[in-house]
Amino acid sequence: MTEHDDNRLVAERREKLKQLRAEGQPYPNDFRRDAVAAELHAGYDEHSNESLESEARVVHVAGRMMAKRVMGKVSFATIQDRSGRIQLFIERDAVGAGVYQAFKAWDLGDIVGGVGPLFKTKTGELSVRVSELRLLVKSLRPMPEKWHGIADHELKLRQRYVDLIVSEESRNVFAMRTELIRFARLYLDALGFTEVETPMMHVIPGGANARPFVTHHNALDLDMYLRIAPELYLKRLLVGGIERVYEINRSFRNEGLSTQHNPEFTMLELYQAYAGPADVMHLTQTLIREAARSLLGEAALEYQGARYDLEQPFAITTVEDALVEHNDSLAASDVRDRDVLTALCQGCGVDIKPEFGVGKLQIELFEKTVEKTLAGPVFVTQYPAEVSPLARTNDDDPFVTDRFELFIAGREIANGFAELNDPEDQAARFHAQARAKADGDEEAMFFDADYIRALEYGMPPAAGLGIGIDRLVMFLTDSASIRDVILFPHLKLEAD
RNA sequence: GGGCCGUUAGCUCAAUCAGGCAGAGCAGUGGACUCUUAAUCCAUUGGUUGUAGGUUCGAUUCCUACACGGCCCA
Repeated sequence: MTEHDDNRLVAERREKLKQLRAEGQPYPNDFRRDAVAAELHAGYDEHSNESLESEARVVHVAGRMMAKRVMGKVSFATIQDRSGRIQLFIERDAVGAGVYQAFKAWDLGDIVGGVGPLFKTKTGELSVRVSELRLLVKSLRPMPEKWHGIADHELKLRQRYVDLIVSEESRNVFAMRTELIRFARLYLDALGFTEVETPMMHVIPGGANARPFVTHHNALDLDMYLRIAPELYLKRLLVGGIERVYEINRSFRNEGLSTQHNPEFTMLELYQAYAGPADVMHLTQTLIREAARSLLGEAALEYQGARYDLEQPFAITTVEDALVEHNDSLAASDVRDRDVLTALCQGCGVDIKPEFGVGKLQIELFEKTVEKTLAGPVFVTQYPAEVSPLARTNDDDPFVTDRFELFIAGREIANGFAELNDPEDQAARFHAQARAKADGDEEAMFFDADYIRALEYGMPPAAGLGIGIDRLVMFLTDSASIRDVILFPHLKLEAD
């Protein structure tokens, strides 16, 4: 992208702009709109021309000119505002020959304002019979092809502003995204949860196993990390007495780009005191079901050609049951057998490191053989303690934690567990993580002494949940790529 | 990281198989037109065929490398 990549079409428009400058202010800001398209259609589409004429409502409308049909002495223009489209009817004799002549030179993409009474054309379309017509913004770049729009997926992502102008479908996806987040807030607020904002810049990144982005604070001469999760701060707030707390905001993970991963992504994390994993699973299920009902009208939808029913209770299984079910050669009695698991992992091409315990081997095998097949929605429970350093261990089986993940369409949508609130156990888990980090595991956690101190004051028993908002939006909007649900996804740098 | 596919006018796409003057629609420009809506009709402009090399008398086309995107695999 260079500063001057003008083509001939842009040059022509620049020439028009130059002319406009010579005649006056080409970017005025004194036109005031008093109606938008959708509101006018809602209010008057059913009215007859006679009743429109007797009411003679004069409206001031403005928007981007998306279509223009010029005839000798009368023209039509369709403008698009934030709510939709409305047609302008422009007569030479009403606006004056000078304005009419000027209008003929305006381009698709220009932003115009029109004033006049509502009426219906011969074909019955609600329109504005323009008596005053003004160019409000000269657009210098041509619009995409009006019928096909933008087909180039890369262009849609890099120039989202153009995509949003021409693609109603894309506008809908982002409207749904906003709706989902609004719904989640309403839902949680009604349950007595408090929304908070915790730091995005961490001195000790924690709450997940991931590589962080590093940045630097000049005045403190201190390296800081963009947060990989808000978890440890939210749980400090449980200690502080905010017994139901949540945050919806960005986390950052220094990973590759893919259709499933954006380096910054939006998570909903919540923590509820005196709740167990079953409570949070129930909340997860209900929230997703109600969100679908609210956004789509029903708790059922099609995603990438497959049908999903969110009305029925979500299925539940365990990591080990799923492993046995999806690996014919794995007997239930061998599901914690290191040698058997090692052999199976090797068969799947897992890069096995000597420090891997049985739990880590199970999860590697799970990711290779189970995850993609889980159409779901299905909760997978009983994750190994080895890979769940912040989750409370199960009282009957200390090998596993009271943790669950929700899978839909082969993807992890949510992750939750009973929170580990035993400060000495947590300190021991942190030490194990720190050792793994020292041994070269870049995704392992740091020891967070302040977090341990907080736990030592006493954190109420609690369960927590994280929902990947981007992935949930993908599911609800039938989007194949995370990039389709993020306004400005990160891409490799545009080649010059 | 590996494999496959794609990249041609501002946009949407042909032409590539079998190397031989790079085309159309929309948009633009000029003209006609007082109810159009993918307006219509007449005329017309617009190209470093992603980048860099190679083969060839001649490359959008064949070969190599690279860039970006997509799909699949790890």
